Amino acid sequence: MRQMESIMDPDLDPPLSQPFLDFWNVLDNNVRSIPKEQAELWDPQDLVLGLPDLGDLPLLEELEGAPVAGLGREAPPPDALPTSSIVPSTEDYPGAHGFEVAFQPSGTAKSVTCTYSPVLNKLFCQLARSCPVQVRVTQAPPPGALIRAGAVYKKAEHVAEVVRRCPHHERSAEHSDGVAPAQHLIRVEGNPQAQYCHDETTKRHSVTVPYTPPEVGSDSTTVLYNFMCNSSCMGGMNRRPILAILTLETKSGQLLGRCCFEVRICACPGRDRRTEEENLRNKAATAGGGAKRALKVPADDLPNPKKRVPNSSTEIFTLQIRGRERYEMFKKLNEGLEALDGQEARAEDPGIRSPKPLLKARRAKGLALVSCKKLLVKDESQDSD
Amino acid sequence: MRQMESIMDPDLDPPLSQPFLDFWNVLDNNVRSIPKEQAELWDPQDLVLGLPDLGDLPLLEELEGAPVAGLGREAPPPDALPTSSIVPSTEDYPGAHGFEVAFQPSGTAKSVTCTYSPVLNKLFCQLARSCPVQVRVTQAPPPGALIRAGAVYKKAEHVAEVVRRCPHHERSAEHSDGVAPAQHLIRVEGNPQAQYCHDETTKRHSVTVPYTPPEVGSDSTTVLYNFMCNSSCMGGMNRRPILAILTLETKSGQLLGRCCFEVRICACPGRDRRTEEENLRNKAATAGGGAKRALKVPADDLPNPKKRVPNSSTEIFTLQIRGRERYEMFKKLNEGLEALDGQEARAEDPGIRSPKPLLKARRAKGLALVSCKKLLVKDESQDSD
DNA sequence: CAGGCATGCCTG
DNA sequence: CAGGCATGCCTG
Ligand SMILES: [Zn+2]
Ligand SMILES: [Zn+2]
Repeated sequence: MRQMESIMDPDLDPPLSQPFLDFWNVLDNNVRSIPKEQAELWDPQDLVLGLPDLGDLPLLEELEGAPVAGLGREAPPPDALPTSSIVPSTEDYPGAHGFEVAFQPSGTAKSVTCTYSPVLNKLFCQLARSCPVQVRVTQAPPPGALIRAGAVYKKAEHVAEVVRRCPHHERSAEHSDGVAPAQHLIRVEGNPQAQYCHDETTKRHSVTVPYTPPEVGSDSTTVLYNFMCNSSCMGGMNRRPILAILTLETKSGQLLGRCCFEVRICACPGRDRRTEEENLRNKAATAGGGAKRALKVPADDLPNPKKRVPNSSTEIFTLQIRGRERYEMFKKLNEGLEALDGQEARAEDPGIRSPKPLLKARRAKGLALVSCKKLLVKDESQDSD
Repeated sequence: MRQMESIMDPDLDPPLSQPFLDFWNVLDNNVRSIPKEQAELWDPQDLVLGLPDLGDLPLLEELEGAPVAGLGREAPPPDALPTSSIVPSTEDYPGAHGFEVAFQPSGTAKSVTCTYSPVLNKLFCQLARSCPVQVRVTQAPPPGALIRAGAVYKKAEHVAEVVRRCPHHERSAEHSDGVAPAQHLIRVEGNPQAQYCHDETTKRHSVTVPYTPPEVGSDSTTVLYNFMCNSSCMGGMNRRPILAILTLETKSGQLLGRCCFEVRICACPGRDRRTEEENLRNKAATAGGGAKRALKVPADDLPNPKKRVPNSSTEIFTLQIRGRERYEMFKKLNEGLEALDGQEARAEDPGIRSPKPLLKARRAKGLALVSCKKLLVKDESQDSD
């Protein structure tokens, strides 16, 4: 905490706050770019035909689902899907232990309240619900290390504005936990050692917890975060996307690792994730392939069990006909043919038109790796303890 | 203003606040009921066939549209569409001058920002936009008379809650006029004599303006109101409908007339009015007629120029066909018939399929009278000036 | 300004 | 929980 206090003291030497400025600096974050492996997963060739064979796309069930010890909720298995992996270079960081750190939001595809999209590097969650983030290090950080979480607006027009709760939720007593300041968007759930920080200079909010090593038998530490407004909250985020920034830092405030992912807090994380991944696929198809129309392909790797690849002989098509008389004629013809269908079907096979079970596409694991940029850590302040 | 002060003083004689309690009492308001004349306008017989002949419904153009002197905006012509007419009985009200008073929200059908629906007795308007209300009396009220406006929640579950602005809009500087208290939903626009009141007991807000006689040549006085939140505002009205209550009272606070109408403050008053009137018609059709399905009939008395009474020989109908092959067959047949249509049309009359001008249905004026209940005025306090 | 989307919420 | 509505806002 000494680090936070020194930063909050405006009389102190400016260089001391450098690590904290690094925390908030998102100009070098690369969460927007999709690495090559990802782009290949979403090969537009799969999409341009309208009824793509999705057999080569990874199923979320394959990528996620192993329970995390001690949490009782689904989460990615160890080593799967590291969202980010930060390796401070030993040249830049004389105090480095030569370790790596990775942060992994672990909302599962099945969860209604919290689901993480690797393709989008984006967490979709509901207001005030638990969002587990796994922290994994290759070696123990120095004692007193902290995990810090904060948020910034993603769009350049809004980065300068502090992300805070909307006036309604700030005032409302509904979710007050007696500890977290009412203005803070991000809270830590169930950890009495959480410290809420308010930067005097930037006015930005963040919350820290001490780093603790994983439980025996686990290779990661989980921190539960809560986001206390919807992304749409009027007078607050007001539909502007945000990035969550997570860092591991020494007790004196030197950054050891840092990662960002986009967060959308909304009423229907599943629906919205599905929509956004669909949009991404369509964009990719339009940009890369050649089909100009916006495709509405079923996203079968997403948890919408209703979406089926249609059978072109039972699928329903819509014909528009001008004039009532003509319409009635067509209608009668169609009804006649339907009646014939019915006779034939009953005669041959009563199950002929029941929907076929959805094919479960299989493929070798294609891990959705999103790497973060190497940290630029100024060596101004040495750990003074 | 003396009356307001006495009400705000908790030490005063309780009976003095009786007129004010009457102001807020909505238990006896009858804005929900549609009078018989109205119900007949919406005869369900017109709707059950799916393509109703709407020729007997009044066009809004007939009911509204005459400009009000000095306001430069459309408004109902004098004597048309009095929303409410309050006639205090001389038995109940010894001080009565034997006059009547009527309040008439005059948002026109054409206005995007403010439109009043007589059938619904409901004003649809946009946040912070001008909502003219006409006040008409048959004789001059006593000097010092006030026009008061306040709001209550319409639903029984919420009537007890004070209607106020949401935290966001209350805090925002955007619409502050330097006079109206930031918490007040209802403001008076452009009248320096407006007084904002905050009842100490009920905590309810209201705003008054002195009654002024109509300009020469006019038979009504117009007050411009602004509503400073959307009905949907989170932490405020939160999608709960409200009633505006307007009264004319003596300077000592005795009620001379009172009326209510529902108000919806929203982004698209025209759209929402259309939707709600359509719902009402459907409900009427279902309840009265016999057709069980919810009808989506065009509301041709509403300001949607796109909606036309369809011509059944040029209207487009939709047929759903199972199976691609069959669909293609029907499609080809239909295209063939369309091609024949084209040949015939070009040979005979090039204008044959251009949309016909909308028939202007004519009917005798059926005034949408919504009467308010007779006032129950306690004669506790005489005008003390 | 109309069409359509975005996004919270209600209902079965 | 999915479908569908409600309702602000963006875009042409
Ligand atoms: Zn909020
Ligand atoms: Zn508001």
